[in-house]
Amino acid sequence: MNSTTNHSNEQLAAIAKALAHPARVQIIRLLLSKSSCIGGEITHEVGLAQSTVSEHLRILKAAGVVAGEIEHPRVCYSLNLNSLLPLLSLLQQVSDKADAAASTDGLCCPLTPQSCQPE
Amino acid sequence: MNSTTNHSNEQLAAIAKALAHPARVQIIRLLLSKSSCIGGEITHEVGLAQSTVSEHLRILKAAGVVAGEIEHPRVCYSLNLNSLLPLLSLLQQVSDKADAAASTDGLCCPLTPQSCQPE
DNA sequence: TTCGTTTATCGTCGAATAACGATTAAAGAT
DNA sequence: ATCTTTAATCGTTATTCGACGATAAACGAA
Repeated sequence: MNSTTNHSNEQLAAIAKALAHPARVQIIRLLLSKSSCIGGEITHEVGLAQSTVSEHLRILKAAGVVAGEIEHPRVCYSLNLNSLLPLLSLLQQVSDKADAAASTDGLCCPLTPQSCQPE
Repeated sequence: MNSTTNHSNEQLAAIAKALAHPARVQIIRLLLSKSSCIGGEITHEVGLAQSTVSEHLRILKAAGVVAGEIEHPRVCYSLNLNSLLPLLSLLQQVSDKADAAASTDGLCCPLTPQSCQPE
């Protein structure tokens, strides 16, 4: 199921880039904690100018991480819960390798670099 | 165990930023696929100038994602397998929410924004 | 010591990002 | 039609990023 993760480096980097700013992480956590989507209270919560927050939301929407539905006067933002799965898959592979290394020798790779192939 | 993820938005964004470039994703995948750490074959593999790859490696090292041990003429790079766990944790929370939403109503949030609280 | 190999650092350039205030747009309410 | 509220867009500025070639540093080998 977790399979081979046939996502391009570009795709994965694009997802990571969407998360690569504290304000955007905060927005994602906010949307994660709320039971449903929320409107412009995000702006107040983040503490940056309205236009700046709007720009961060635009970036998140462009990356497919967030969706916005127009709702009367405000816009209702919500997480696109599946959009982050490719990156999750990569990180899980790393995590799995950590578990494997721990069960093998109790230490993970950085402390045992002498296993390099010297070419 | 997965707990509350007490990492700051800044920490999480910093990790994401380290992954926010295709070349750096490629390097991580390369280190993940090799059984041990590798040296400058990375440069050849990535296909960018040596100085550029060195800079990407510097960024990954600064973020704690990669470690480099000096090994005779070359440097032996390896993944720091635990460094990505905070971000993994966040993404798993999102994934968990997706699972919960799927089992509840078969649809995830973006398609049902009418559940917004109208303030 | 000198040479060769490998990696890091420096300097530069153009492109992209982040932030803001001001303005515009959308649409329900009056 | 006008008012009000909310979000998006525009224009600007300062900063950061990405890439490169050139150079320096480290260090074993000859």
